[in-house]
Amino acid sequence: MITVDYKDRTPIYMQIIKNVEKLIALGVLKKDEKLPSVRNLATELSINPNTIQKAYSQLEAKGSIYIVKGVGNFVSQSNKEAKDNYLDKAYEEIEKKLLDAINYGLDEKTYNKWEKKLRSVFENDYSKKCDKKI
Amino acid sequence: MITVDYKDRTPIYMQIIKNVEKLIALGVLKKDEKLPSVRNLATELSINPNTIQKAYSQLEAKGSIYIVKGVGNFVSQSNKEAKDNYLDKAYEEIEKKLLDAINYGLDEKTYNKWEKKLRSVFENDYSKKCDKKI
Amino acid sequence: MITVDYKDRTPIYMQIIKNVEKLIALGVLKKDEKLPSVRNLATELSINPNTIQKAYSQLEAKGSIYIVKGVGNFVSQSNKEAKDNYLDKAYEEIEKKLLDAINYGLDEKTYNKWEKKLRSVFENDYSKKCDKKI
Amino acid sequence: MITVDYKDRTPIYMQIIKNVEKLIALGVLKKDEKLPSVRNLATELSINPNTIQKAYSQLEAKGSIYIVKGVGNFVSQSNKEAKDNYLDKAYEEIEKKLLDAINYGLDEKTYNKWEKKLRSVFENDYSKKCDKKI
DNA sequence: GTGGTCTAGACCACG
DNA sequence: GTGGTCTAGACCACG
Repeated sequence: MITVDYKDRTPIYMQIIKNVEKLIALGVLKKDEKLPSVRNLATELSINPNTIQKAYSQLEAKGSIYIVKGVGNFVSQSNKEAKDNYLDKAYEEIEKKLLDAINYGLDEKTYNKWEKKLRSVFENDYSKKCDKKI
Repeated sequence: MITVDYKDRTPIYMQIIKNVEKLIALGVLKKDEKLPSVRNLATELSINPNTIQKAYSQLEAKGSIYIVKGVGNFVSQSNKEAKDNYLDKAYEEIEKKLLDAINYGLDEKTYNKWEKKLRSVFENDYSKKCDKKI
Repeated sequence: MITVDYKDRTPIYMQIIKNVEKLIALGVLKKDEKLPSVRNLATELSINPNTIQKAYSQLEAKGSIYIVKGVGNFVSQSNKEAKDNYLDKAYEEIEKKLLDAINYGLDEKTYNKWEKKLRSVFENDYSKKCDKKI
Repeated sequence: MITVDYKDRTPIYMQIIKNVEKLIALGVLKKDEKLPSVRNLATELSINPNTIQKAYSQLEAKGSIYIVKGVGNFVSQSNKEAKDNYLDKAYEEIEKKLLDAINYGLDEKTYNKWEKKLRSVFENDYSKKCDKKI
């Protein structure tokens, strides 16, 4: 379930953080469910335990998981909390990009085009998702 | 005109690249205009000349400027090219974020809200910009 | 009566020690009263018996309980002893925090404010306690 | 200036964190002043660089310092901010201890005694501090 | 078995 | 030279 991509330039511990957050948001990992242990995940991914440790302790600092020493690591957010959290952050980033683009001279005509394109991208991709579920 | 923010985590050479690209897109730096020399900019910003060198050579690789050895560094893009370039990239990033959000479970109702919010953000910010010009 | 909180970072055996000491200080557990057996408490709390064993043997080392092998664990302190003991320790900790704060630059004006705030906190909370008893 | 005590059971990285925070609160380290580099401090204290790294990155997460990659670590809080921060935290801890003591049966007579004792402790220790400064 | 801390040492990007 | 990431491997407390 948790994977790392060595070709990706983002640090391994960061990839693991994002991966776990995604699994929680998608409901694959549920509240109070146990995550793989530091050692198990380390051997499974052929990664040093310290790297997993770093990822897990940062996830704890962010409030996504809670750690019980000597017992294990557990999901602390509900699926919904994690999802809302992620989507809020995503929206903020998009808004920031938009403001930046306005600064660079984005005009009304171009913005209208963007809006249309994004709408059609959403509808295409979203309907595909829904089809899968049905 | 060109500034760097040490507290920003993005590398200084990257900040300079973005800064120059922005100045070109905004028309502050025009086609074939001379950029400050590596040495001058380095002393002006109290930065290692190697860092400026790195920024300029990557700008050349990207096609934003051309370097004439022993003479200087010059803008190679027109205002319009640079702007279109930037806006295309910005759109791509927004679309990528959107697709990512759909993956995380963005639903239609939320997307409609986003569209509205972005529209109002655009209109507010855009009108401010226009007022300034008049 | 005795409970443990897994999300609390303090070790479970320590939580049990504090819990027992509190019950003695409050007079819920009286002198020479029998404590739950290691096995019973372990199954009741779904905890490893070794953990309970550790807590009990440390309570014995502190003089709070006495252990009669093959018979059971018994409270050795009177309510008053345990209470005085606890309060002395609490005072020591507060004094230590105060000295530390002075080291960090606590001035007279701020200390006066603290004294007042603590007094009002005490009076509020204390009167609530008394009301309950009546 | 920064020291570690091996006999102390608190982790080394934590000791360093507290130490740095204290030096900032006391005004020994001023805003935007450079801290010793990871490597220098490591060799000076005969400690592994990773341990210093951990301390520094947690100090950054707390907002006490800011890190400029490839340049160094710098104080981000003013003396006053750090001091107020510390004193607020100290007061909270004292109040918590007090509420706890009330729960354990602290009565009015004993609290009056505590207040007096703390007052005299403060006055003794505080005047010593002031004498030193004069 | 589980997480937490630490050492020794390497390589990287940035300046 | 500076911080950031990572490996290999050790020892600890807790359960």
